[in-house]
Amino acid sequence: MSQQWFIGESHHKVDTKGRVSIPAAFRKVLAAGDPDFSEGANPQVVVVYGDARRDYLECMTIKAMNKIQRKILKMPPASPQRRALQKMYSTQALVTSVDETGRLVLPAKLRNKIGIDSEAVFAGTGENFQIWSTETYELENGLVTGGDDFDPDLDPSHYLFGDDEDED
Amino acid sequence: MSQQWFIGESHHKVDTKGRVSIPAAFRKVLAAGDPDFSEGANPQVVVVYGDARRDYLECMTIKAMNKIQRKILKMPPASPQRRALQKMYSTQALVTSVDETGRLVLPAKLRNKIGIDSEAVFAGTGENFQIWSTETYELENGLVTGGDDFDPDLDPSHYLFGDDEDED
DNA sequence: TTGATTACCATGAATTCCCATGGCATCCCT
DNA sequence: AGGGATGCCATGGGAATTCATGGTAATCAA
Repeated sequence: MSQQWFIGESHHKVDTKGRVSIPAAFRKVLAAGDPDFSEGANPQVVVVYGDARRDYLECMTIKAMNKIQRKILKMPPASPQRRALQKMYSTQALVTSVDETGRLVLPAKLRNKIGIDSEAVFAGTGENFQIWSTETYELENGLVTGGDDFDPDLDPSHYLFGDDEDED
Repeated sequence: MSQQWFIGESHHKVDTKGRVSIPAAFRKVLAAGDPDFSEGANPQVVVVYGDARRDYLECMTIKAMNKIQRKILKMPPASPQRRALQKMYSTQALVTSVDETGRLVLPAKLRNKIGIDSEAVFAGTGENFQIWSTETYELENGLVTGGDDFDPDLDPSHYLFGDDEDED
C-alpha cells in the first residue's frame, strides 16, 4: 500500500480556469480512498468549503466522507449539531474528481471565498488536506495563538507523551 | 457509481412558467435513485412540501421515498404519528419528473408557498436536497440559534469528535 | 375557446476533454 | 562516470461538450 496519509506541503499554480495540480503523493492517497476507483481512472475528491469562518478548503477521500456521513446519520435528526454538520458537509461541499492530468478544478466561487488568485498551498493534515491561498497561509502560520493548556512556544512533539498503544 | 449523495449548493433562475434547472450533479443522483430509470429517459423526483411550517421544498429520489413509505407502513395504523407522516409524505407531496433539458416545473401553488419569485437555491443535504427562495435561504442561514449544548460560533466539525467506528 | 401545461427548438456561457510542452529526476547502457 | 533515453510531473492552450436559460409551438383540460 503506497501511502495512507496526506503528508507534506506544496505550492501550485492556479490558472484562469481554476485548474490546480494536486501533489502527486496526494493523488495516490485519493485513489486508495475511493471505493469506486479502478486502475487508469480518475479518483474522486471531496472539497468542503464551509461557511464564512473557514478561509481554506478542506479536502478528503470518498471513504473519509462516507465515514462522516455515517456519523451524522447517527445523530438525533433535528439537533442543531446534526444540522450544523449536515450543512457543512453536505451543503457547503463539493464532490469532484481529479482529471487526466492530475488536476482539480476549483470553481470561481470557491476561489473567491478563500482568496486564491494565481497560487495555492496544499497542506497535508493526515486524514485530510487543506488548500489555502498563499497569502492567507503565510499569515495564519505566522501567528499561532495560545489557549488554556496550549503553549505555542513549546515543541509540539511534547504533546505526544503518554498512553502508548503500539500496533504498527 | 458516480455519486451517491446530494452534495453542494447552487442558485438557479425560475421562469414565469415555474421551470428551474436542477443542478446537473443532482440529476445524476436522481437517475441513480430511480428504479425505472433507463438510459436517455427522464428520472422521477419526489417533492415534499408539507404544511405551513415548512418554508422550503424537500426533494428526494424514488428509492428514498419508497424507504420512507415502508417505514410508515410499519407503524401502528391509527397512531397520530403515522397519520402525520402519511399526510406529509403522501398528501402534501408531489411526484414529477425531470424534463428533457434537466428542469423541474414547480406549480404556482408551491412557488407561492415558499416565496419563490425569480430565483431559487438548491441545497444538498446528503440523502435529500432542498429548494428555497433566495431571500428565505439567506435569512435562515444568517441566524443559527444556539441551544443548550450547542455553540453556533464553534466550527461544526467539533461535533464529529468521538466514538470512532473504523470500518473502511 | 382560453388559460394552462407540456413538448420542442435555440443560444451563450461555463466546463470538460484532449493534446502539447518544459523541467526534473531516474534508469540504463557502454 | 558520462550521457542519452525514459518517464512522471506541473502547467498551458484550444476544441468540443454540457449546462443553464430563454422562446415558440403544440396539446390538454374545462
